[in-house]
Amino acid sequence: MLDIKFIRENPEIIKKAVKDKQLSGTVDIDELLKIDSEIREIELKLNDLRQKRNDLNDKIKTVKDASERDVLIKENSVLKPQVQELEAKLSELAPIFDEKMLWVPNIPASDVPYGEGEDDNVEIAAWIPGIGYLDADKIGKGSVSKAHMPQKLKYAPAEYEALDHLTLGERLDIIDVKQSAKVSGSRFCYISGGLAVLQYALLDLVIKKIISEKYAPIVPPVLLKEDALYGTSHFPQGKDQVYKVENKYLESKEELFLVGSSEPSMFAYYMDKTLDLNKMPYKKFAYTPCFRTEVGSWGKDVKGIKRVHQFDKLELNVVCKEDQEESIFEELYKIDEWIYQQLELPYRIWKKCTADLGYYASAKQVDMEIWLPSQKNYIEVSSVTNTKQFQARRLNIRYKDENGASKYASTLNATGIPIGRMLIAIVENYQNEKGEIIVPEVLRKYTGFDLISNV
RNA sequence: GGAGAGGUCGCAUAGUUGGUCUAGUGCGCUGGUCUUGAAAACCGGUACGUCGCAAGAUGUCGAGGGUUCGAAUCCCUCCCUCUCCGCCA
Repeated sequence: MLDIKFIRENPEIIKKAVKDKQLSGTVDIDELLKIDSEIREIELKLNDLRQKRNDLNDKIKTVKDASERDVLIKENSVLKPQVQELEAKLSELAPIFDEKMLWVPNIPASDVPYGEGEDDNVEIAAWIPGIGYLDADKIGKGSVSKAHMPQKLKYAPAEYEALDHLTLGERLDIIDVKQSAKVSGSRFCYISGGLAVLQYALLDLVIKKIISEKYAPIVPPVLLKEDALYGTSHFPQGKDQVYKVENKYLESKEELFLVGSSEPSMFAYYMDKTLDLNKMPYKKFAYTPCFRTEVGSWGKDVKGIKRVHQFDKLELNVVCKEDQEESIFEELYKIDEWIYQQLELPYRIWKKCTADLGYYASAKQVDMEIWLPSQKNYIEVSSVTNTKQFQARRLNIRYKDENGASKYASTLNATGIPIGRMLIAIVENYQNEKGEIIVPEVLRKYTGFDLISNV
């Protein structure tokens, strides 16, 4: 949520944001401001009336004489219907205003490139094991960087045609989507054996790293009331992406939703709190299952475990001061890069354009993609987002600055490891010509073995 | 599933014949006095929102209605939290 004062004073900036984010038609800023000024007018009148009423009440309290008292009471009675009328108008307009405010998006940061769709995202870095970062002139927009895809798998000859993760997974009996379809329906999976061990190994590696970077672990709830989801702006826009839990047998009568990411749960941890300036930035990570309906993606990515209704994710969340946003943003995606480099996985980084910034709260976002040899393309694995004060304003997360003034905090989030997709990337990039999986070197001390095979 | 208690401006509490509640007190935090320094003691300040340059005004005592000239206080509806028993990972 943006500050209504800012919207009043800068309507053109907001209109531009709506347009640049390709959200025209979702909210009419002029209409919003019209209702806002109506509300302000009513509030002003109400304030006056209430003042009169309170003054009279003060007099009534002290006056002992009965007839004099009656006069005052009568006088006050006249005010009552006026107050009620205005209050009624106000309670009519307030929800309309609130609803409209929910559809005002955050403003893209100044360094976000303009774009009308994902094709306008800008590639800012690409890294290939053995080579390192590609030169700036070799990266650019999608078609350009495709010329610089990795030529060969680490453990297979150049002429070897890479298999996809599902074929490999089924052969090695480590991925099973047939039985999960029977048990839970489409878009679920069983991950077992060596691959499951790899999942824990990956966690071991990454958790050790992020703890050394001063991220504190937290185990959050994954069923939330809607407040938390509105707070992070996953609602109302993404409401169709989350599962609502049938609550007939729950003690609480409020609706509960399964998280699509631990982000709402983690930031709601700070909801309605005033944070300690000296402890900022607050850096935490959580590892939870995530649940998504994938409405709108039906028929897309149906093969394997790339897009499933339930997946595990390690997420990094930071609450900080405004002047810490930039350095934290960088720190977050450097952590992701560290992970990919440790695993020697080819990856590239995109700066998202205005049209593709993710959700409403997002002011700036970068996406990380890892090479998938079977697709001869990259798969999106991670994104780092700065929402500035947008979420904090809705969640009411504040701190007192050096002068004691109350300020809204800034929130940033990053995917640490999306387990499913990381496993896909490892399986595919580390296959050998026998269709076995070599365990990445950095993970071997955690897995205790160096090969996933059929024997 | 059964029974009970309760939701007050960081935390803990006071506040139930409606008007000195513009919400008291303790703790915590904070400024000051004192002190070589600290502690203690004492004095002061400490919820949030809105309007306003300010003075100030106004709203919020879980939420929403209602009664009343006037509601933290009375009535109604709803929500939430906790405790005990039962069942159970």
